[in-house]
Amino acid sequence: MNDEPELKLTELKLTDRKRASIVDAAVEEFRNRGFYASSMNRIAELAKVSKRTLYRHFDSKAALFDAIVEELMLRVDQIPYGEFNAGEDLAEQLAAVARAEIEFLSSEPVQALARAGLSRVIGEPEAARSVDHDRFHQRFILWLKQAKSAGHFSSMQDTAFAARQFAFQLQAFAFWPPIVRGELVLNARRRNKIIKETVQMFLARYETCG
Amino acid sequence: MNDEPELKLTELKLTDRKRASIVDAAVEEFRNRGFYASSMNRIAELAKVSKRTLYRHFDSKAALFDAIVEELMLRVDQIPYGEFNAGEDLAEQLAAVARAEIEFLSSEPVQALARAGLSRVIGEPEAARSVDHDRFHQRFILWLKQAKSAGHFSSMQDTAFAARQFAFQLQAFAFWPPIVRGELVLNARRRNKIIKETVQMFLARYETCG
DNA sequence: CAAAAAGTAAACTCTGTAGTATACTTTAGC
DNA sequence: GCTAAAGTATACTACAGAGTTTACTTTTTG
Repeated sequence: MNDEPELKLTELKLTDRKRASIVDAAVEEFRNRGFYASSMNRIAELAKVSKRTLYRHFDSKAALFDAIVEELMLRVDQIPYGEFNAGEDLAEQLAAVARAEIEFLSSEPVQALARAGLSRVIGEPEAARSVDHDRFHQRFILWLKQAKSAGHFSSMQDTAFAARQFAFQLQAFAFWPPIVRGELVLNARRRNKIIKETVQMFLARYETCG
Repeated sequence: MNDEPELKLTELKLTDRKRASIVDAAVEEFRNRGFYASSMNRIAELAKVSKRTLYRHFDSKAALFDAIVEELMLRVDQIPYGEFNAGEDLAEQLAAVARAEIEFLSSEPVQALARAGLSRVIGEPEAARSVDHDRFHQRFILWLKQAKSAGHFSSMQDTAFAARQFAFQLQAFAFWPPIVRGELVLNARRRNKIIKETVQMFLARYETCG
């Protein structure tokens, strides 16, 4: 047994609460203004934390940014992703994959990250290297290969290319528009249409027709 | 007859040459650093122009930016685009449309505009209103409607959606990668593959299969 | 409970940048 | 050729933002 408080699971130490508060504020600020136009003063204020504390937790604006990128990446890795299942309907499974990807792409953390990251990458192309933006993609390639082993997609030559076609299609509909335009949320109806159409087109190309 | 020099067509007045020089330098700077990280000092230096002159031509950084957006828009409008032709092979025509779109998306002015514009839009969402980013798209919807009238794409219900599927696919391959990552130029080989595959997928969905 | 670690507010340094002012030279056009 | 417009260099103002420092308080921990 330990002596930690039992009821309040969120009873963290002051320093941890402060850190979390800073991260929240920074995500907000970076998301709204991008990297360059964001201000450490404003982040401290927003986080209700003194500047000294802010700098005790994070050495610099860039370090804060990188820490947040890392943090959000961890969340990304926790998104579940099904294995290929030979018994289940192919279209059904593809739709599930598409749903997971859309969920991911339009989630708050990914959108925030993308806005902030984009603004930085434009000014510092070398900062793009730290971003591994197809961890998700890799899993889909694997999925496709499993499906191929099970006898599907016989006309598919270049699996990596096909994976990109599928993922890019979803990105184009669910990811970029909210970033470029303001804040149109993707309602369920529209989301379902995108999933259905993307799956249908993919199957038409690689399964239905030769 | 006029008395203008005959050989040097570029024999403009000093002030015009200076203005052009400023615009060139600013396009370069905005393209490389985005709006916020760009500096008027650096632009003046790059243009080999004194700061005083820079400010005589453009009242402010924002004004300079807007003038350049306008300038690049003009160049964008000059990019040609074919009509639908019932006599010609459909796949051939679609490929031509795709080629034109890719040419467009990866052209210098569009890329420069996109990088600069994006960086500003992220910090000031209200600035997005000035950007009309589917002038090209509209022309493709028209093209598709003409093709439908000629008996093609009978299974196509939502023309605007289909147009987006096609255009987005090309954007995903030819437009976003150079912006997000550094400067991978699209070689002819790869470009042709993208065109071929995009057309093939589109036809599989809307023409070949029901 | 005492020491160490982490918190606070507020003032400060330093740097970079938008934009202006000064004093002078060059170019264009009547 | 002379005037007005536009060019130049350089130095300036004003301000904002990244970090730092000071002097002090609160929280954590052995």
